[in-house]
Amino acid sequence: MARMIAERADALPGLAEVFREYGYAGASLSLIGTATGLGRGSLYHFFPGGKQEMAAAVLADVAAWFDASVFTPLEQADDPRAGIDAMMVEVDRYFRSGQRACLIGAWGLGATRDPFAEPIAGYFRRWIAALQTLLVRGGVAEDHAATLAQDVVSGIQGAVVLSRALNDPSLFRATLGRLTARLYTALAAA
Amino acid sequence: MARMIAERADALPGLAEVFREYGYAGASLSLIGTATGLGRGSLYHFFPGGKQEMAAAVLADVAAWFDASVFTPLEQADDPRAGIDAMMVEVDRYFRSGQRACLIGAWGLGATRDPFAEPIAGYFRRWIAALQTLLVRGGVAEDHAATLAQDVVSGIQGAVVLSRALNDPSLFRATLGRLTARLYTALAAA
DNA sequence: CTTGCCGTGTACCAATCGGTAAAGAGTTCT
DNA sequence: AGAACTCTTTACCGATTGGTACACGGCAAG
Repeated sequence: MARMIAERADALPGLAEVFREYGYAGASLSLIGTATGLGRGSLYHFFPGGKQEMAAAVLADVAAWFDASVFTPLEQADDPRAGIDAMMVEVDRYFRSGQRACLIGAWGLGATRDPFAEPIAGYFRRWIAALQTLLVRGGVAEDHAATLAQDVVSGIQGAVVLSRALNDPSLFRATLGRLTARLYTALAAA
Repeated sequence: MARMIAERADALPGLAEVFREYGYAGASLSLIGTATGLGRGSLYHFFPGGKQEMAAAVLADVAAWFDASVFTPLEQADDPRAGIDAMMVEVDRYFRSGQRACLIGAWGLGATRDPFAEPIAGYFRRWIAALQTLLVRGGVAEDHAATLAQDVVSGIQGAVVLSRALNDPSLFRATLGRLTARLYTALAAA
């Protein structure tokens, strides 16, 4: 019998890919099996809670990645401008210049939101808060920083939607550039 | 036998609701039947092409509504500012202050895009073009109008995602207000 | 060597999936 | 009245769905 001694974490990337592409309802166990290279047996061994537990694990994994690779560096950046640049680089890479959908944003739009409302909202709240923290530390007024951070996170989500719909990666990058410029001018004015 | 003498158009609102909420894959024929009040027989009488034809019809219906209620008025507005205000009012109402997802935007994010790539892209291109036309007519330079129009459409989509994820209608309205202000200042500078 | 656990493959389950077929009811013509 | 057309109901189809049961193989500890 072929054994690969897989562990739960190995399944997460493939799992995320399928969920992102086909949505929660569209991600059948056959698709999941193909994408992860795991049979039903292994899948239910790692995720006894079934599809819902797989989805929750993916959501937590994505959130953890953003926390470690984007949010925390953002809060701890020495130079606000460098922090912003680093965030934009990571965002452009993660979303493949807008050709890769935001799993969390997409799930927030439909019925899939209901079972995961709190993790989804938490992800966005955390992102906005991290960006606001950095702006305030750069001298921007609290309330201005709040709306600006909101605009930037919202702007990134919109750019994903529009760039994917129009199949135009350059649109995504250009939007990121404009959002960066807005953050820079706010910092310069402070 | 109970007869309601329905016609194809009567099914579209319910159809759109189900597709918007559950996505293409998640919208089962039972859900569709419940939402439209139509049995399988009637459904396949009006849409011989099955689910795919239903989806195409919904897409066309939404696009037609936007064309008539948003895009065309935008292009034909006497006063650019009044045109912008009217658009924002319609957008806020249509998206229920961000609590209702954008069916077209959501479908563009996943695998559902493939069969409908052209209508989806066309919808966004049309929206951007209409807004750009109005700005140019208001004296804004062609290229500045293009990026601004893109930012506004993208910003609206982002606001839908974020506002729904955070379950906060006021965030949607505030974002619309800020986008309006940006359009106003561009017009004032022209 | 044996015992026991972990991971895996396979067969199987009821339920639901999207879609079809055909007969019947209601309406509108001639 | 009778024909023709539109719409609806119902029963049904094979395929696939998410999920379960269980036996088998590899590995590690005793």
